[in-house]
Amino acid sequence: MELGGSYLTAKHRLQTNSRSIRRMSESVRTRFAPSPTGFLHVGTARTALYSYLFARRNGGQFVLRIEDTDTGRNVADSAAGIVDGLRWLGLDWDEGYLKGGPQGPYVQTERLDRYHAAVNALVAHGDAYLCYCTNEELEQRRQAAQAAGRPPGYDGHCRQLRPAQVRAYEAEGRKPAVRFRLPDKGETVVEDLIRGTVPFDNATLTDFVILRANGIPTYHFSAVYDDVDMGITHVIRGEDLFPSTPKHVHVFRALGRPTPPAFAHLPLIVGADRRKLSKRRDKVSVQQFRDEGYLPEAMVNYLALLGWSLDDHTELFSLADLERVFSLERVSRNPAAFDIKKLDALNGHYLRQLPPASFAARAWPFVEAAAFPQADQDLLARAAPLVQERVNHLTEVAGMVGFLFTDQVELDQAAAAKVLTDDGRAFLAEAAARLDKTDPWTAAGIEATLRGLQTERGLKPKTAFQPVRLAVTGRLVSPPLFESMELLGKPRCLARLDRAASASG
RNA sequence: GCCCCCAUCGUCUAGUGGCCUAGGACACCACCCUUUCAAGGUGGCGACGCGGAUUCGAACUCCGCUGGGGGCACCA
Repeated sequence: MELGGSYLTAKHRLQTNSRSIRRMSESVRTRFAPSPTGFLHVGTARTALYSYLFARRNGGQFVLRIEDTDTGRNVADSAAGIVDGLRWLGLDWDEGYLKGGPQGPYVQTERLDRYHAAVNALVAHGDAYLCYCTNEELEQRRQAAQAAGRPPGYDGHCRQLRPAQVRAYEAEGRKPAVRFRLPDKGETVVEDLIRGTVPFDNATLTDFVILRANGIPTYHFSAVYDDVDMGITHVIRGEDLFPSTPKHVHVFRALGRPTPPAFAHLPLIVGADRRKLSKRRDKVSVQQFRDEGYLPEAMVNYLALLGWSLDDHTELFSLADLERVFSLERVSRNPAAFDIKKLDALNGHYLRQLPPASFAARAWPFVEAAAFPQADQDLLARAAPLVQERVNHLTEVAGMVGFLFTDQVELDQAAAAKVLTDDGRAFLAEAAARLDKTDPWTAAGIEATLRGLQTERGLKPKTAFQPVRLAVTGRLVSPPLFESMELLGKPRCLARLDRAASASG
């Protein structure tokens, strides 16, 4: 069978252009198809978010499929990390892994029979052929081609093997892989919702393996097969897959789907160095952000803005907001640098916006982890309004409220040297005496007492209050002083004032 | 080496021929508020990579250059 020539004539292109219009009436189905790496990568998470949002926005379904065909790299139960991250972000899927559905199973290594049947059919039709080349031979020829200035792709060595050669290879004990046959001439047009129409010269495309010698398909086959089988209408994925798309277009056609799904290739997320996010250089795990005190609300909002915008001024979006306004048309085409400062600002915003009780509940695990002797959830709840607007991460809370949960407060030495002068200690002693008579023990009462003393002594507020702050909290930077003292309680405050007042300078 | 994508403040972006002396956000700086630190408020710094072409008029269209990124596996 002759496969040369252009697959897409002008007439075909017209048809594909009208495709997007027809699709509007079909039910949208998107999928998120990660390989199980043990954790959810932020770039992958954004892809999941956009796929989820597009499905929701269009009243469609969102499918979760696990692509574990790289068996050497799979770690036991590593899909759990992906699921964990998705759930934390609030991205629920309609069918797929762990949920089942009509097109299951949704784990690729559990679908091997289907792939084998499909590959056999492709071979029978001449769309694919057995390849007996070994890795060594392939590598050798690749290098030779490179050296000679030719493209490094497959050279078509096994395209037309004679029966005698096949028998000889089999006699050697070689196990064949299966390669997909690509046309040598013409062009393949990729229609992309974000990048537009991009023609690829078929001469630059080379036959690729779809079924390994070990019987497991490669990504380029299983992903396409499953997208057909699962009725995926929109393939939303990272731009790194864009160069593979013309190959996929041919597989779609060979599998009986002449018009492939709509493609949307998202710009890559890069690090501060402008390069693809790297596990080594960058913080890339969504779970790591969670563990470092980021809110899923902030993460979702930030990821949504990394490569997409609604207009020239709206920046704050809840997941529910996004489900109503997201569109692929407004996705940017240039790579976006991950800016932790902006994430921090967003996180601070969402932290401040939380009802105090909810803030306390979310902060509690972090405070608990700090293992204070007198950690107290109720006290944390009362302190919440004081610390809420002062932190950008939940991890900062413990350091800020620690003085409430232990009586072993250590005074910052440098600060003590600066502030606990003779005058400072004298002020503390007198403050303790007057505070002893302050009743009721409220922030207002405490403030009245201390301001009275400060005015009497003719001191500047800062000069008077910083020693008190240090005595009570151990630091020069703390939540508001009077409110903190109210929360701490009179006996503990007085003990701390006395101790600092009598501390040897 | 070959193929593809991209190009507005440091960063994320708005902008689809005149509404642009280019808007917003983060960051940064200053001031205000203030018991510290924050938060908040006000103001400031700060960009259309370069060269051609089209046009009465280009950030916006076309070409070239430069720069950046991605891909070329029996990885995904």
